[in-house]
Amino acid sequence: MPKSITRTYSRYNRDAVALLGLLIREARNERKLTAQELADRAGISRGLLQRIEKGNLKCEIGAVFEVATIVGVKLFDVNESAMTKYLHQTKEKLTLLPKYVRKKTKTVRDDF
Amino acid sequence: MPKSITRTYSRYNRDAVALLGLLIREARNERKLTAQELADRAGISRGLLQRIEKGNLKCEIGAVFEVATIVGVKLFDVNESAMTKYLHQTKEKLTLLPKYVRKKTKTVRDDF
DNA sequence: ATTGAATGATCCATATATAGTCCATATGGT
DNA sequence: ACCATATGGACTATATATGGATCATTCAAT
Repeated sequence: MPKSITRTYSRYNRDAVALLGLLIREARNERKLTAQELADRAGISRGLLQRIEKGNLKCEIGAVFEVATIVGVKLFDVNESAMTKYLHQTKEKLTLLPKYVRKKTKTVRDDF
Repeated sequence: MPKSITRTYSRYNRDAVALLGLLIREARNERKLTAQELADRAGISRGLLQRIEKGNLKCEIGAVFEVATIVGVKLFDVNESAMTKYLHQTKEKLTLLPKYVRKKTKTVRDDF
């Protein structure tokens, strides 16, 4: 990040991540886990868990997903095997499609 | 991150993020956007978009969600207003619940 | 009411994610 | 086949997210 960047996020995504954080918080309480306990299980610090539960948009997606999974918050509504299967399907599908996006609007031949 | 950390991620989450990346890639191709164009629209670098499309788990969640939204990949199956509404509902619900998780198993009185 | 634990908030040091650049390769259109 | 360009990987510098510690506050159980 050479040049100091201030990102803008859409309201939808701010809400989405905030909601995800709240759902995690709710699920953690339901399961009677302290912040420290959940953080330990997820292999992250309590501070990071705090930021996740607050809906901080700059947390790494892997950490957020791990925490969510541990407390049972479903991200996509698919189980593990279905997820893997869907992943492979999508991967295969992509190999069949064009790999590059071509923008060069074909040069109009007006050289006559 | 003082102490060098090597995180472990569940297979489910690795697959989930990988899938998300592929879906983004697919949607980008469908919309005939080059990586640079999409990166510009999302306010991120092309390199970061590459990592996102590859399913890198250490990308910030805000950037991933922004890109997904731009190309039309739905994270949750709710529209904007429903999302905001749901967010508020969950927020309210949380205020009614206990705020701390108590672990101290009540000390058994055996002092007789 | 008391009290101990859980949480919120701040600060610092450092590991690292990111932006930006360059170059090599692959690819689709001609 | 040719060619213009999109993509994939490096690499570097720097902004910053994170871990860890500390302190204040708030709550729940007694």
